[in-house]
Amino acid sequence: MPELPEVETVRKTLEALVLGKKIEKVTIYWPKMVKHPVEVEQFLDALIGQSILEISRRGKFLIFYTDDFALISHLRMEGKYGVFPGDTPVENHTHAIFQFTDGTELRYKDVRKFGTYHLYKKGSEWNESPLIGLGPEPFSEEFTLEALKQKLSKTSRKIKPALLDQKVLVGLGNIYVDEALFRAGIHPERIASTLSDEELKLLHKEIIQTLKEAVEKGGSTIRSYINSQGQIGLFQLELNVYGRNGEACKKCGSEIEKMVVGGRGTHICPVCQK
DNA sequence: AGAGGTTCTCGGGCGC
DNA sequence: TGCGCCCGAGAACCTC
Repeated sequence: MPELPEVETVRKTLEALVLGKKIEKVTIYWPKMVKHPVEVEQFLDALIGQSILEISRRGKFLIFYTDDFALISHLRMEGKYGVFPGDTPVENHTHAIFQFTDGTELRYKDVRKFGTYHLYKKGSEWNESPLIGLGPEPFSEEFTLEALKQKLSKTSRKIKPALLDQKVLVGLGNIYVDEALFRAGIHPERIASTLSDEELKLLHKEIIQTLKEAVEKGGSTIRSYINSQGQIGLFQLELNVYGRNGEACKKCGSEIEKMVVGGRGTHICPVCQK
């Protein structure tokens, strides 16, 4: 489900529900999702007695800060969080439960089991996988036109897979990369290093603008995304190309086409994007 | 039946 | 030749 706007919405809605709560017990039903520490037992034990002090975000990663630890959570394709009274029946595909001392539980549900957890001592998380080496946040001062230009100028990749690389910048996924490229009028198969200064400038602007608008709308609900308070997003109503194959381009009326680029379903207006 | 919002790993190809 | 980098393909999993 999650690209930057969805993860940011989850962060906000979740923080409102669990901030200050103290963990009494943790249960993991799918041990493979815990990538660090290697021993799941250590993961479970470390979190007992810890209170949730802050929920932060880096790219598509959620970071739960407790008294002593940083718990890094990635939702991958379909991960979802919910907070429930402890006596509520556990839904299918629930892979992690964090029981709080107030009797409520934070539950992680993920049909495809792709989501991951990494737990580190607070402060060391930035020097370790998966946070180490990530590119700039799109809303930060580090994400300058120059920074983007520098990353794209020396690669032979197509622009779409390059923008999906979280080392170039964080937060773009399949929906918003298609949308940003449409808004910038750039074909996803263009070789990244061949973009003109003018195209780069527009692309840089549209990446930020598209993500910003999507955050304001609470993300996009395509099929399964809901935030941690059970609400859907609204940005799907604003999409220009993603999921609109066969429909008319909102700008020129041509038929939106679907193709495969870098192994990902890709939506373009063949007239507006060159 | 195959695609799906993600990202990691692996191996081939290329250049030094 | 060997090494390192870059890139693309495939895999992880389940549902409709």
